[in-house]
Amino acid sequence: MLSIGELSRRTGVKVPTIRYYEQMGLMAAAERSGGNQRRYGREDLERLAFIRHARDLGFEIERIRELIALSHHPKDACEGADRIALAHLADVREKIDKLKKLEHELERIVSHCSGHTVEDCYVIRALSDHGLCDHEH
Amino acid sequence: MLSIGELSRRTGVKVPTIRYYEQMGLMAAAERSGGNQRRYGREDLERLAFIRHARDLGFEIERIRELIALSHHPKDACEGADRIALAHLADVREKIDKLKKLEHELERIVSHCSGHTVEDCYVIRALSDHGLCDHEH
DNA sequence: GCTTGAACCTCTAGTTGCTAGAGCAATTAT
DNA sequence: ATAATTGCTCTAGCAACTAGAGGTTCAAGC
Repeated sequence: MLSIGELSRRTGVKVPTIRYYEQMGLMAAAERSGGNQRRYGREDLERLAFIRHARDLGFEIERIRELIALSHHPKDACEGADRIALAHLADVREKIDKLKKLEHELERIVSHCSGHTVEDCYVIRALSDHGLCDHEH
Repeated sequence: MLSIGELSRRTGVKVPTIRYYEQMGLMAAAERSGGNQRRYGREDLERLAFIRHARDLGFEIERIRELIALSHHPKDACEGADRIALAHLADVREKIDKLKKLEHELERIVSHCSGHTVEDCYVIRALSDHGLCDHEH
């Protein structure tokens, strides 16, 4: 059995975060030692690795909860998991698009800044005057 | 003088958000009517538009506070504003890079999912087994 | 067996940028 | 004059943690 610190070291998930996941119901309530400390087995390790991996990929906790539920029904169709992953992918793409627009707008603003005082600083002026923008945002 | 609702309509910033900006010190504490309601002038309108614009571009409130402070010293060099904008641009680019890596990983996972049950669902398996990943994330 | 220090426990509050709601006062329109 | 709308303050909630206080347990060395 692993202590919470050991589990943390092996998964790269911080100790308070593990406790947080337990509180959120992502991790099952851990077994306890005589002195009320958490003890983890191999299954816990695997589940935490799963959670960590999914978080790294940007899945929300609620989605991870759903994915865990699905993984407990191996006979069910994997449509659910697929749908969750595709929705997330769409989400990621949307964020990329928005950030790229921001990137271009910022590039434009910064590259125009040739002044040496705030009076003719394009950064400040562009922010003050929406009319200097290319498009809505 | 404008009421907070009028100001909201003209800038597209919601009423509670305007009050929030005042609380955060981004907006100066507004003048009040006899009945203690906020009243705004042209300067307030301009400042709120500036804030809105900067938020739309993704600047943090703390950065906006700095930009406002800079804009009040028109004789100072605009280096500061430039630095803030460039740092933000770098930030945005970093986020884009990270999201693109996520995008590719998710695409790979989703496209491999040919199974019909969770047992051979690549989405679930990829999340369980880090070894199925291309690279760290 | 005792002591020390690290790791553990629970609980509360803070982070960011708002948003929602309760309960009441002021303003505006009819 | 009255009703509808808008305004006020204050508190709490969101997501996903992180930090700290104040106290307990564990493992190792002497």
